[in-house]
Amino acid sequence: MAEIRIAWPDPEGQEIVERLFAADAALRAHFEQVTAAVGLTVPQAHTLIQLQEPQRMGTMAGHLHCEPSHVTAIADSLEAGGLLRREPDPDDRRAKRLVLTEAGQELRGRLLKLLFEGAPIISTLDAEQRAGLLAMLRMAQSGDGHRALRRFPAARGDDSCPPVPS
Amino acid sequence: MAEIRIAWPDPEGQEIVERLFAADAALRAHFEQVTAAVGLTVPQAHTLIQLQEPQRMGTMAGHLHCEPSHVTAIADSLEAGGLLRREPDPDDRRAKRLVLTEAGQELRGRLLKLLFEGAPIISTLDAEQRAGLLAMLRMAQSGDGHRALRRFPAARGDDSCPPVPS
DNA sequence: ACAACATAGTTCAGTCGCTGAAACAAATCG
DNA sequence: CGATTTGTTTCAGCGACTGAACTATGTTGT
Repeated sequence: MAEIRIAWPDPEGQEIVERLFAADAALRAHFEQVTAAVGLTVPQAHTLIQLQEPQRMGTMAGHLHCEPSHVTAIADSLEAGGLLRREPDPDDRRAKRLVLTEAGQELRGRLLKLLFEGAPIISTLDAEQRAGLLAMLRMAQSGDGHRALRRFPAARGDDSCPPVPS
Repeated sequence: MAEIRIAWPDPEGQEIVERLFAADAALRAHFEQVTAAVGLTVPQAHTLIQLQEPQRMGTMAGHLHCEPSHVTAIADSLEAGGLLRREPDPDDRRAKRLVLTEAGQELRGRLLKLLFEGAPIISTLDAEQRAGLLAMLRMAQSGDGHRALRRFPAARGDDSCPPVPS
């Protein structure tokens, strides 16, 4: 994510946005680094992490905020790498559940360990600061958790204007 | 960004990471919404926002954390849309400066206004909460600002392992 | 002054993550 | 039982982005 450095009507709001973006960029970079270090791409790693317990592919698509067809592709690669297998869902013969193999569980554990060690933001705060940050984030997010994660909400009609060539 | 929901060694750290990712997802969704509403793609909008003052293209690549060749493409589209023009840099005849046109300035203003209105996290906090959140983020980020924004740092050698098929 | 090298931007081929439509199988509903 | 929905797969294609090759201009060392 690019830096946001602009003339803002509200300097404090501006700094919060900047720092939230920066915090995210740091988390993302850490995630990418760890992920690459164990030989996974970012979406592969996300999928692996979700698989503490077997998941149906559609459910996984929900967790990853992507289309089911994309889950098919990710699962293909992880299955080819021997990290998970597809097994039929006992309750619905159309559905398949993704299940970690031994190797998958082992790698998932290693991934989580690396992910937590040296995670930015968290590792630079002491216990009290972390508690404070957490309280703030809880307040800021109370009530809009699911709304916050929806992607590509429809544009507001009255603000629309013709697109620029891409 | 996908949800992070895992068995973590540290529940508090886990929640902080989750909430930071969620905060980012919300900011990103808001940015995408506003951006689409004015007819821009996300990278186009980032570029426009950076252009409060004329910028050399290489500098812009730095701000956007991408390769210079990508700035060329973005600038092409914005120039075709009449939002900016390339002018020669007075100090270096190899370089070009990106300068907003009248239309570009107008749209940039509209973008900033929409971006700030209804921005998640910020708009749900009162003044005191915002100050508190800001203080926490400042603490968390003191000293690692530039490190945090580096992309794709080299993988640590001793943690590496063979990649999974992509 | 001039060769050698560094730097700014462009062009182009190609990768990656992801979407959307079509197709098939299995479940559910009238 | 037929009609419709749902879970997954396949495939074509898009947008963001990289990396290498190229041109043109600046810089440096002898």
